[in-house]
Amino acid sequence: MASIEEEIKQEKKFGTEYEKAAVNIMFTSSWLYNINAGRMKKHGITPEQYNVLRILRGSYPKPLMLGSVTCRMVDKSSNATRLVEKLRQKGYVERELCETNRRQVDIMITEKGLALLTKIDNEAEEWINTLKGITKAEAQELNRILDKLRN
Amino acid sequence: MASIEEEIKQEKKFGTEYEKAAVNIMFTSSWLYNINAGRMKKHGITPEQYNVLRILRGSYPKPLMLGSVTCRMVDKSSNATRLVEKLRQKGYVERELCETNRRQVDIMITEKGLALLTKIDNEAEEWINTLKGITKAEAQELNRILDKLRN
DNA sequence: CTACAATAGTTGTATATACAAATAATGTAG
DNA sequence: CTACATTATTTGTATATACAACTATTGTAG
Repeated sequence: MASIEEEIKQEKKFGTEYEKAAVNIMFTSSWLYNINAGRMKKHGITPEQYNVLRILRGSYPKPLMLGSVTCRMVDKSSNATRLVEKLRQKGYVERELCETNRRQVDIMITEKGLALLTKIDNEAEEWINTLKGITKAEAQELNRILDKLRN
Repeated sequence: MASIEEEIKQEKKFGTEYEKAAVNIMFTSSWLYNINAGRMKKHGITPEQYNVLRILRGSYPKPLMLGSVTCRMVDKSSNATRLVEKLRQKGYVERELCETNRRQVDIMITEKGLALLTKIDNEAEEWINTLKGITKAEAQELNRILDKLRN
């Protein structure tokens, strides 16, 4: 029986499922972030700083300018200047003014930074296991749907 | 369609589908958050403050103690004391020391707060459309997989 | 060449998160 | 009743986000 009341009710239910998904993504993100933060904390860095180090390892031994670091970050509006400064103080990255274009600053991960990443990666087993509550096929489906959601 | 690899300009492939999913969830969460923040900003509040107002509307006209607000929040470690204080200064909530238990503080949304939520809800069409890049079935599947991931 | 726009990065301010310590009121064991 | 634990909230400090304003350098139109 497809009464208009049911149609509207169903329409409302559609909306609910979508809003539920939005909240679910943000809630799960916060959950993942906190697990990750715990992993990093032992080593005195934050997930944001870890993200920057991963980006720099990706281009190693070529340095990256600050702007390139920013546009590769998960949270783009984060302030790369200050994150990089924190990492520099700990000796994990080096900053160098670019000679051909004095506006830009080249950033490169140090040996110490690479060693830290290796250490964290070697401890990643528990983290991977956390994610294995779903099957590989489900992970793929999840990636497909999230990519589609963002258009 | 911008895949997660393209969004963060990742040169090297993700280690596993699982790690890709974790980054994808966090990236999509940040994307959703920013859209939401734009919606709220016109009204001078943040998504976190909006979340608190929604929680308080849920129990209206019964007040909630601060601890109950905290445990209903998406980000539990956020500081309800300070968020509520911001909302109080804008006249959207009222604080009252509980007479039977002087340790606890009862919070209630005001008429002005309820009016603000109504206004924001009436503008939600664009937000809902943003989410409708996926089908209802995909939204359901997304919710199922995310719930399973968190066990 | 000069004026102006564009680019690259830095800094300031408000907000929020993460976590620990402090305060204050209440409950409870001896 | 006193000492101590528990509960409820507040406060302090470090980090990060959001966004705008600012400095400095480079590119370019006239």
